[in-house]
Amino acid sequence: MRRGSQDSPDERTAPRPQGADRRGSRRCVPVPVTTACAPGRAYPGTVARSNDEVAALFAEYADLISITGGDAFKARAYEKAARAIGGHHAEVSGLDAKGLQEIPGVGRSVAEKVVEYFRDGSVSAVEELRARIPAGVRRLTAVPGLGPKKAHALYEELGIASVDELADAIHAERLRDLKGFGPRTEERILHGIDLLRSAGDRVLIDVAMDTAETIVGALSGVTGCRRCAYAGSLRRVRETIGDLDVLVAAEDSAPVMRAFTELPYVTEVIAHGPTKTSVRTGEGLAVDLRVVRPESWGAALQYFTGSKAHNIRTRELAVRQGLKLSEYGLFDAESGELVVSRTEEDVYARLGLPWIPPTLREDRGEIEAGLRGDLPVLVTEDDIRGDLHTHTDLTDGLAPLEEMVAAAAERGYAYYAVTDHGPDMAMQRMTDERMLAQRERVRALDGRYGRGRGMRLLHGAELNIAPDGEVDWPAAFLAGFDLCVASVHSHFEQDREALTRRIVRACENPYVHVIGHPTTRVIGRRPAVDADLDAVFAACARTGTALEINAHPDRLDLRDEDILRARRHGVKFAVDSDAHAVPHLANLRYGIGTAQRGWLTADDVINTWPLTRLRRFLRKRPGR
DNA sequence: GCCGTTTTCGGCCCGACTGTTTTCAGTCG
Repeated sequence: MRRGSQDSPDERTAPRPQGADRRGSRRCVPVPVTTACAPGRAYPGTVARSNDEVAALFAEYADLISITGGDAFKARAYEKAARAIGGHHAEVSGLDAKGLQEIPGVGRSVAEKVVEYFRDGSVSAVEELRARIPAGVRRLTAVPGLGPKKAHALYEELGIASVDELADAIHAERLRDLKGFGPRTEERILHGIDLLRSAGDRVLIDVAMDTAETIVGALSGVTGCRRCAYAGSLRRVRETIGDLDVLVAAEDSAPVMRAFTELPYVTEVIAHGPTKTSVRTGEGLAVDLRVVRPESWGAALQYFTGSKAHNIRTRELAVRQGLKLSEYGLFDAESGELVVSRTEEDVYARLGLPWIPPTLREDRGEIEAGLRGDLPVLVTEDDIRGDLHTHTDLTDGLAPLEEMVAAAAERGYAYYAVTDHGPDMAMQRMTDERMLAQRERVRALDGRYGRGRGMRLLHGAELNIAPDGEVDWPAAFLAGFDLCVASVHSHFEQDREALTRRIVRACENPYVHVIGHPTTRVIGRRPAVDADLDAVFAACARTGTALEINAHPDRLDLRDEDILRARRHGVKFAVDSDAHAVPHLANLRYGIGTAQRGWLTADDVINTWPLTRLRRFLRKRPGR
């Protein structure tokens, strides 16, 4: 059995707790959290759960300990505590020190710091390290190839405290005399800086969604607010979000605008007028609020949802019919008289179109399909009957089997697969015995949860696809699983031919049913592997192997464009959470949005199928 | 700093790769 360089559970397997990147935040370009917070109020500038605030704080503390050369095990303990708190199902703000210490990985010292944080708004130990290390130094560790030691050396020796200063120093050849830095390192760092900068100022979708839902919730309660919704790229469920567009229908905009600028997490008001106000949150996310009259709601929502390309097409359609479409309504071009504007359905209908789901509005054929009357009936979260890729604390998950299963049952699933890592992920210490013992527990729990206690449990594994395409166990052992997901976790730099052969070979394994996170990209941090995806898609179609749409906001892998291509090969898909903790199960919504952007119907997605049909699919046999 | 005992301190997911420090530290997955 091969052993290769492995994907870190810190980073990969436990896709970090929402809001708690170990690099500091959930921006594509990580920025450290440096603000403190007054007692009894939300962490300024953020709208995260209290767990996420605390997780981000401890992740930062762990980084600062590493950078200052502190005890590595202490740093690891805080990283672990950050993950544990981020993935904990209950809000930590409501727990006392005793309750906190019941969370695995949280001891007396961490519990005291959590209490201190909610009492004083800051933690003195963290503040002391912040005072010693500028925020920019921590940000240096976000550059691939730069860890805490090198970042600290750069700061101590050359006073470098930001990514820009680092780039300048390299160009000025100031790193040349530094011990441990050679020309290859310089090259590597410059490349890493490019990667960081190319991600731009966009945030991951879950960060944007948390903020948007909080703002919509707050503004909906303001007197005179008739309707409130988010629009823009978030409504279209794009994988990253540049800024938020929030729309309100009201007769009088003043109270809503005032409430908006006074929201606790708004740190800067960029523009303030009667129809449009722009602000920035403490996370650096720009939010535009537009207030329109209630009768313009539909036209405004259509206009601000976009995309730009989709809007151009709809306006062209209007022009050809002697109409003019704007955010205020659909008007007669000659008389200027309003034709329709109240709902999106009205607007689309007058243009000769059915209502087009926002996830399709990218000018990728949706206008033509609408005109023909054959828009797809998109898969929705309600169609999902089960999750087929999840972890427990047997490997790198945070919650025990029983908790994950109970949480899945709460979601109303008809079936649920437990897929912990196989032994090739060496650090997981998986053995045949441990896996078989888990199977016994899964069998014992089967049918004891869910509606009418009818939720069925599938025992599976997430296998590692080795560089040669082999997986963790021989056929005889694999045959005992109900379902196997197989994923690439290492050797990302193989050439195109080798990578393609590797994944195709995994597809040809009769016991591999789903290819997990097929491109292994991590948004803003790691590019997709260089495989011939069309060859992979063809192999999936030929062998009856499903492609995963991994719903974790860091991954969203496959991407929408790839899904569109794969679909043409006749591939089936599995939309999975890859949950490593109870809260991660809810990430499925982002996978569904991505599937919709790939034009998928429920029939394309195997985990919408009844269990009997799913089981038929899983009876993939050699030579098929 | 946490945890689990070996009940009072020792071990803590592991291995590969890279560049440069010629013997290994740092970083990553």
